[in-house]
Amino acid sequence: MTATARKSFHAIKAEMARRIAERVWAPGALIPGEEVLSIEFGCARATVNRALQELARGGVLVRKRKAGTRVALHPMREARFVIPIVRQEIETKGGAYQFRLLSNRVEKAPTSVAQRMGLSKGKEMLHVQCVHLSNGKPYQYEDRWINLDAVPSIRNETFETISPNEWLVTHSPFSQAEIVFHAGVAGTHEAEILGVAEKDAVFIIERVTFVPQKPITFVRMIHPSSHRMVTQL
Amino acid sequence: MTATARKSFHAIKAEMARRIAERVWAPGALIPGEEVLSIEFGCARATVNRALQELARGGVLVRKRKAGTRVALHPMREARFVIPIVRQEIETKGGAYQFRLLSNRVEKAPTSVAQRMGLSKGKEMLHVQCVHLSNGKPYQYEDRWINLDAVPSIRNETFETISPNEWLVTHSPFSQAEIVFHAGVAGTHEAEILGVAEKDAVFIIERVTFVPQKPITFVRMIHPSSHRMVTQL
DNA sequence: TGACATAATATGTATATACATAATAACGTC
DNA sequence: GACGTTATTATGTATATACATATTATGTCA
Repeated sequence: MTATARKSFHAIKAEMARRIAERVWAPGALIPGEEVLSIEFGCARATVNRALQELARGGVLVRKRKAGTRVALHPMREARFVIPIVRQEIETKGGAYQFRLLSNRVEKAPTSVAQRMGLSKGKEMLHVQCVHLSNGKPYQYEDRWINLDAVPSIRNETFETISPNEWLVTHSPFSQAEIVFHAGVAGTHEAEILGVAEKDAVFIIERVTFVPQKPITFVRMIHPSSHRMVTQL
Repeated sequence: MTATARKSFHAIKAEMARRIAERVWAPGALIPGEEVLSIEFGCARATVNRALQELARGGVLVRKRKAGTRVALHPMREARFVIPIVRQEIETKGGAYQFRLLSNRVEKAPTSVAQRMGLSKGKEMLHVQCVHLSNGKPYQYEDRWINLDAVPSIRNETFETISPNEWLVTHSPFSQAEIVFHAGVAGTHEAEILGVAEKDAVFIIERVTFVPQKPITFVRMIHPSSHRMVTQL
């Protein structure tokens, strides 16, 4: 068919994706230029361009000026996942959200934390710990260090009605982040807070957020081993 | 300034991103229409449209016809990570790559696997197990089930020179995937293969890949707890 | 008042055209 | 033949225009 009643860039994109998937256009192969494709599909070059650009963004095509467009050699695909707000994450899953503040005070940052944030070792930072609950059961233990130079106004926040997570999301935007996922074992402290056995496996997410040149916060989020992080492509 | 020597959609996008970040346009607020913005920025509506669409794709704006464009209420940001080929992942980190095939035979799929792939319970599938090594040390234990209906030609592959991971990447494209990350504890079998203590924490990635309506493969990739998955935003 | 048709409107997309830019290919010089 | 300059070319972007589509707002009639 391709008897395009309406030739949209969506249809064109889909058709090209099909050709790539079915190896009509083999990995590494140079595909026809925009001009040629626009004639083939009976549409404007701009339309083909949009379809090609979107496919390139998705990583299945590699485009270079003058050199042309080719099918990505290593279809190393990209997946996306959202950086959620814990409360939303819990509520989306149908749980009733609560959080409990465990501690909130200014302390000298330990080396490991200061280093991760690119700050000097003994720096005074706000150290906040809390646990997020879903239906009364511990869901995530949040251990957070906040750079007071970046968000001085947080000093007066008691976190009685709002969690540090949400406070920062609504008061302090960030433009860069580094996120690390890994597995670990629960220490005595974490086990107690999360209500799991000591030495149980835990799922750990660590995140440092920045605005250019200025670290805002480092957070370590620890989930019981039952936690699943799911994403679709 | 905004004394746009050249008013590109990049510049406009950046300026709008700034306004959102600095709360000039507050979360949830309705921002001016494309027409108005195009006048303000002194460019065509199409240019504004492109900038707005990209921001909307990134999740910081929410657009609805007739209703207009508003700043996302919950700036739930998206991060991306690549779905790597193990060999590349290891080599990028500077390790010498090897893999060892542990088993390769047709078996009846257990319920848990069949279910995940949306196939009937006792189905015959190719079950391949192997371990990927970095500098001789176990890096990932790969336990994979392959739907022979989707890739019949894999039946004759011995996997002596190429790992199932790479074979599939180069021979069988997929268009959809579901990926799950979680932490677990090493059973006797896994502990032995990965060279870690039994009950140690492990980082597990499970992935099911599809082409529309047809599952291709289900793979469970198990890493020692020293593994870190890193991504930047 | 409520149901339903209709108008108004912001975004979504397609098109032709023009020019910008990056990278290769061709060319000429030494 | 090595090297730098120029021409060529495919993609990248901007623009004006036109029409499509989804959704809200409005108005009409029972």
